[in-house]
Amino acid sequence: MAAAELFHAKGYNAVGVQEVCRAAGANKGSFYHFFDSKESLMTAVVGEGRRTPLMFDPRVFDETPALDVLLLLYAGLAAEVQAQYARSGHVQGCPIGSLVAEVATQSEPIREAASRALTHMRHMNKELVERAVREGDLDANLDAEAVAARLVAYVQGALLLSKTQNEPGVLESLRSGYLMLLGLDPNDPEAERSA
Amino acid sequence: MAAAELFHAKGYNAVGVQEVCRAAGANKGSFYHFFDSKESLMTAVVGEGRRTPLMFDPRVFDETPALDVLLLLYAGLAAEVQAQYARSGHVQGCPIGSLVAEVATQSEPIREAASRALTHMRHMNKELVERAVREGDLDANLDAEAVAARLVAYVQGALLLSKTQNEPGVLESLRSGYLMLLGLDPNDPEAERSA
DNA sequence: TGACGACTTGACCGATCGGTATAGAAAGGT
DNA sequence: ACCTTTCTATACCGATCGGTCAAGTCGTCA
Repeated sequence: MAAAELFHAKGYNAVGVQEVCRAAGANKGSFYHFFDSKESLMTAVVGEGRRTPLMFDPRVFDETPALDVLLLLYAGLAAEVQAQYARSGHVQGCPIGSLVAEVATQSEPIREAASRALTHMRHMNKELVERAVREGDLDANLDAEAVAARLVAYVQGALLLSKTQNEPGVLESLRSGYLMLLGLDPNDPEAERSA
Repeated sequence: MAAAELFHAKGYNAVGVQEVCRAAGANKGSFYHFFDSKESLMTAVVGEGRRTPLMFDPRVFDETPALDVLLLLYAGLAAEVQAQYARSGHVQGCPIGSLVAEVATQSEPIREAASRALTHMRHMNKELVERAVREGDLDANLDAEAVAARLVAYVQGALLLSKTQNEPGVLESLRSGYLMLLGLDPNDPEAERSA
């Protein structure tokens, strides 16, 4: 949906229903035939987004060592930020993070949808951490649930900082913290498998 | 200024100049005598905020071991989130983080003001880390600059997660990650000095 | 006293907001 | 052929948006 990009680029309140319709080549009347309100569109967009969080072929996802997947996910985000910046001149950050920061206190349905999306991310991270432990790449007495939550927080914060400074390189310079939260030594070659 | 609380509670685009004026007991005409635009008000508010980031008496700030200050800062944020929630039923997150997520791509002046504020936080953290190293409480071969940046990112992320789930307890459950980024073992009694 | 600048007031501007109403165009079933 | 249902098109609603304006109040200094 074209709406997703608009909301991501400009924010929820800064984009009007009219503008969304024009971008989608439709009319306002049609829009309100399919959606109850602007809010329900936004909720749908946030829910839909769960399709594209993994930027990989699911097959390589399963065949690749879990620690590598975790590192690739971070690298993929860093690359995505670079792409945003190259395309628009602005680091736009995480679509979910940015939107929830804006509307969490304003719309419960949207907040809940965003919360579910981030919980989904946490679960995915948790499974990856557990698998990485099983594969012997991470310390065995890590609390996978806690690590996963820390990673999500850290990544969201890194994206927000990058957006704040409008400098796409921030994620690279914060990568070492991501490794620390995984219980790895940032100066250790073990972490260099996909730098 | 009353405007700060309104913007923090509802966001930039969701609050009109009218509403700000009414809350401040003024008229719109008067407002535009003091500010060029809504944007310049917001920029001023963000700049002003630098006065209240340290929630302590500056004297105890200097007399307390730096590591304790770092831990107290985190605890203070956690308490602030609890207070927000108790007051309004919503976790509102960081005023700067929330606003910059909303308007970074929409207003350069506001984005720059927010960026300066977060840079200020980073500098403060850096000095605290350096002092804590000097006081022997942190590992001596930490890169203070890098640690400071990681802490800011992590804290912003933790605040955003708490806001997303609208659960004030999230900061407490993420405290261990803050310790890890300081190079401490979360299960070590050393960290319990101000738990 | 009179004049001047600082500040307040409330009406007003065009534009846009989210949302609705209504009439008509396709599309499909029978 | 006919009717119903789905979808489109556009004009329109009251409200509010950010911002302006002319008129007026007020304290200050000469």
